[in-house]
Amino acid sequence: MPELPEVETVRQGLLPAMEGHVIQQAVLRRADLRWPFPVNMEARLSGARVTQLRRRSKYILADLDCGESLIIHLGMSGRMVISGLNAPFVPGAFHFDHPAVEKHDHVLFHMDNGARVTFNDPRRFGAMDLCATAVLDAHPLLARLGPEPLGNEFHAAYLADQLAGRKTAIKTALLDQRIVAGLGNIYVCEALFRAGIHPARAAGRISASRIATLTQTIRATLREAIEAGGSSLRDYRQATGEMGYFQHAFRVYGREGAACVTPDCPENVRRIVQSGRSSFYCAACQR
DNA sequence: CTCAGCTCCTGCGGGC
DNA sequence: TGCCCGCAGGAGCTGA
Repeated sequence: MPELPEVETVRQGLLPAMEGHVIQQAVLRRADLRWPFPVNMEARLSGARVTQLRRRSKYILADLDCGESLIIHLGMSGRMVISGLNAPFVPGAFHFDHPAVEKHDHVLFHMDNGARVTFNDPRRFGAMDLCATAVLDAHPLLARLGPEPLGNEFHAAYLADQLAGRKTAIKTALLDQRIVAGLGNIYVCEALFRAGIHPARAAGRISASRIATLTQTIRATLREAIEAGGSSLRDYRQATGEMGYFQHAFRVYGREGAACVTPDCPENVRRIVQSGRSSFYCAACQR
């Protein structure tokens, strides 16, 4: 489900419920997601205060005052939903004022401000882990991530260096989290359309000036999507329950057969499959 | 090292 | 109505 803009939107939505607040009780309703939960996860989380809620790539990182950080990945279908924020907190009465626990609600965080944060993930491609904050950067899930696309380390010269000599399609290269972290299928398609680059073009055969344009379209697309609260496909919601609305701004993603949005362009949006994922593009506007 | 293909899992929508 | 198929916002693993 979520790419960088959706994860960032979820993080921002979770701030009032979690940052600075104590996890009164964490409840696991099954033993695993993609992998088994870390040992004693309920006990290690319960009573810990969230000092900071951060994001790295598509991961939400909750730094705890016990010296550990909770790593959360939403996979394809993961959601974090808040209920009961600012409701009176009654120890032992966590169910009060909250909706019934539903199928696929795998983890519950009962906060000291009365909020319940519910992690729901039908497909269970999501993951959670605990790691000492001091060595978080070395965690296997985080250690090999490339730079943040909205950060200073991501720029034209960096991207050109990473793509140089690569025969793989630019679409596939941009989905490689080691090159740039946080992009997914939607925003790669959208950024390539804006840059006028065909998704199947060999990554190593793009001119420096077009790579410079690409870095800018990646950043602009992500910024606009965050501003719009992410994209709501199917039943994706923000942590607050609101819908994102960037899906209305898609120029190619999910628009197979529809007219290209470029004025006077006679082409329709096409779909091809690259390494198992759909790519949407305009054959006239993207070369 | 690179790269394509497979895999995990559930749900939904379309065609018959 | 039911069944089967393809598809879905991710990404680790395998084997060529």
